[in-house]
Amino acid sequence: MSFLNGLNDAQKKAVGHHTGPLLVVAGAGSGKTRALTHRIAHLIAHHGIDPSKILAVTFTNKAAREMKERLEVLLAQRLAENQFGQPWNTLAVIDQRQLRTRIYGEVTKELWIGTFHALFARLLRFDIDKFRDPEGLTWTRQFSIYDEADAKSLIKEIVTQELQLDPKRFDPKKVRWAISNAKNKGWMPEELENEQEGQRGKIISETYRRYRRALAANNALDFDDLLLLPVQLLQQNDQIRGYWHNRFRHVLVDEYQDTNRTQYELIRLLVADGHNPEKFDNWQGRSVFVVGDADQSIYSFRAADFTILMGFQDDFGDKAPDQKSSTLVKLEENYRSTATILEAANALIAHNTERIDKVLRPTRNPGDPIKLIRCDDEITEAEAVVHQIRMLKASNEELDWGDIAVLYRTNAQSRVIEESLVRWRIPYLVVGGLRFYDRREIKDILSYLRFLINPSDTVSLLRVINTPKRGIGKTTIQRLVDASHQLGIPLWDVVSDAEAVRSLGGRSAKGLLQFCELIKQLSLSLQELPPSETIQQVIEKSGYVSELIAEATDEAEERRRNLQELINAALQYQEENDGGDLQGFLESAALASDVDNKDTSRSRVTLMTLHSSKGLEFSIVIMAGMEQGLFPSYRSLDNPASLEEERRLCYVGVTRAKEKLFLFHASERRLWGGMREPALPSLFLGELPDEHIQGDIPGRGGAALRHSQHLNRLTRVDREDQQKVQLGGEPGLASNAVRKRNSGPTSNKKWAVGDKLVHTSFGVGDVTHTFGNGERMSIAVKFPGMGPKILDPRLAPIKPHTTD
DNA sequence: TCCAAGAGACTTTTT
DNA sequence: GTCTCTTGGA
Repeated sequence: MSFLNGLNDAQKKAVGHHTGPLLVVAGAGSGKTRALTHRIAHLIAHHGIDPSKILAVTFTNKAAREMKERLEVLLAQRLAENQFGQPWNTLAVIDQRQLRTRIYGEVTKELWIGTFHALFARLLRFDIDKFRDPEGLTWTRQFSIYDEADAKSLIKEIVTQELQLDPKRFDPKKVRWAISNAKNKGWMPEELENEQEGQRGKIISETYRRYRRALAANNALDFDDLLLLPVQLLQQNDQIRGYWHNRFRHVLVDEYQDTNRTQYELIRLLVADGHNPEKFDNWQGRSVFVVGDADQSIYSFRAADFTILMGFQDDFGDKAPDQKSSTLVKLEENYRSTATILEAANALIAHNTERIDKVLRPTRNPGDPIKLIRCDDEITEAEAVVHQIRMLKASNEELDWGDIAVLYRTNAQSRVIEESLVRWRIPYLVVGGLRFYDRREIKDILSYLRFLINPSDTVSLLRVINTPKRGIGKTTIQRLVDASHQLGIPLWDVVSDAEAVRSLGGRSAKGLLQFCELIKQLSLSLQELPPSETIQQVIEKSGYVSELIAEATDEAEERRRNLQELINAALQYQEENDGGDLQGFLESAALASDVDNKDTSRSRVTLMTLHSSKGLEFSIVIMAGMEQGLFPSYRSLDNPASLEEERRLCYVGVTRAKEKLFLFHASERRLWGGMREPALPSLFLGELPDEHIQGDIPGRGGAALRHSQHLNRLTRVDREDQQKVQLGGEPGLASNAVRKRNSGPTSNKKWAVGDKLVHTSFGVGDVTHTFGNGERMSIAVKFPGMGPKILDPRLAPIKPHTTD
């Protein structure tokens, strides 16, 4: 059996690739996951590569798990034929299991497959003690991984407590963002200071400096450090770099368009041993294989840079023209979507300027047209979405709830849709939003565990010292913290010193001693027990469950269930990672996304953001909230590059659909709490080809919208002809009619970027962006003190602002 | 030291 | 509408 069977020519070239660099430009639904898995199987089975020499980077942990699973099946099937001389599915179950176990032990267990963060966290567990920090900071292998909330609270403390700054002027969130961005670019505080002019830059870089020290004092790393520290380590230590360079002979990266500079640097260091990739030519027994699609790059907000993908040929490749290049393969045949959906996606993405030359060819029948549905507001939209789902289900018995996905731009949009689904008793699953591991009770218990492993972790210690309540109050804690600062020792050293506690603890001394006793007891059993039992112990001995039981509310009951779920997660982890310890479990918890835990086995409608949907596919896709300012997001409106990213996001959404696609938008939407505001149809709707769209649009806007969108694409001369035909009358009459329609409550002035206007309720504002033209023109206006508003100049109560 | 009530921010997207 | 943080009173 060959892993090249049943593949098209391009896929064969990708899978059969042995040594050297290869860029696989893989459009949506072109079978890239298949190419990746088959290639790994081919490397192992055909080229005899030792699995421990392969490093494969996936975009989510779930993708990593699935890839391992598929690989196991592929290799077990092959083994079945070689060893038993018969196909896999004719083997007895016991023989199947035996083969799977053997493959697991010999292959899957040895492979390094995972996200950048998971893989390099693992590398740091080996080598972090050899890292030499420019400032002399140190970490040990027991380091904690801090999530966004931990990072933010550390930064907040530095800004407000240490530096005594006004959090209004130095919003911890923005400062956090600036620091994260610097780390993603590989900058240290000095470099950030050079980059940012003036006082503000000085303060932010000083916060960065102190934040780094605070992390080191806690023996903790944030997400960005998991990539930045390995880069610095591999740069500074030739020996360690040499080791990993020799170890990973075959490097594969999926979703290469969403790598950032730091991640690219990691790949470069590992593959080219720190040399300039253009000059690197020792490809003997070595390869780098990256897969991506610039049109699906949707993570620039976390510093992803798709020009890295576009630069691969210059970095590693032979720089030959596409057709002649031996280092480039394009997978351009789409096996997923109907021709209609695909042509719509192609037409949409053609509006972007920054692209790699690529087409996506349909292999399937046209299928149904795309349906466009307009609703009055977000509540009717939710009802209409659910109505559509019920109709689909009623007309097709085969259809499973799990075949349907509702996609939206922001997590907040799920709420109304959930309410409608509940009303109609349709089973559903929301992916994203609050992560399981971010729930309060889960974070509490995880903090206990983190602290048990890493006693320097003061952030975790502070979280649990009085959770559940032990009568240790703010004042006491402040006294202990001050003492630890003065003595320059970790907080735990103060807390665990009975003398210190008796003199500082006051009324809380009893609670403190009790807490110390608890921690000492728990750390004793830490070594002997598997993770799941340690968790059980923490939950019980800390008094956490008893407090929940005493509370006796539905909410407390829910929290108890979640804690049980945490134990189950640990059990599952132990099962999947034989020999996995608590440290490993905490790591997987810190790096897990919500998608990773999505249980696909049950039949439920999936609700998630467009971002989360990347890499997935559904028979039926419903996209809700297709409105200016929501999707595309108002933050992208005055920036052409961001707008292109939103368009790519839309492209991702459209290409998730296999059979049917529905697009919903509302005329009014309540964003939060306050008033409903008028909403305009998304710019992207007008960019889809008319012939593939069926507009089932009630009321105003319906036919007129489709018609005017069509008009928008015609030249001026054509437009006049078109009007003649449409209105069937004299040209003069036609333009009269049009003029009449255009004269709304305000003037039909042509607005341009930079114009000033007055709005009856918002006051004076500046036009920052315009969309469309003619009848469908809409404008984005920035009013002082509020976010940009999207207005329809024909309806909004506005007039030009004159300064005299 | 703890709790309830009220204020205020928040909505882009996530490893 | 919902979550988090602050504040004042017991």
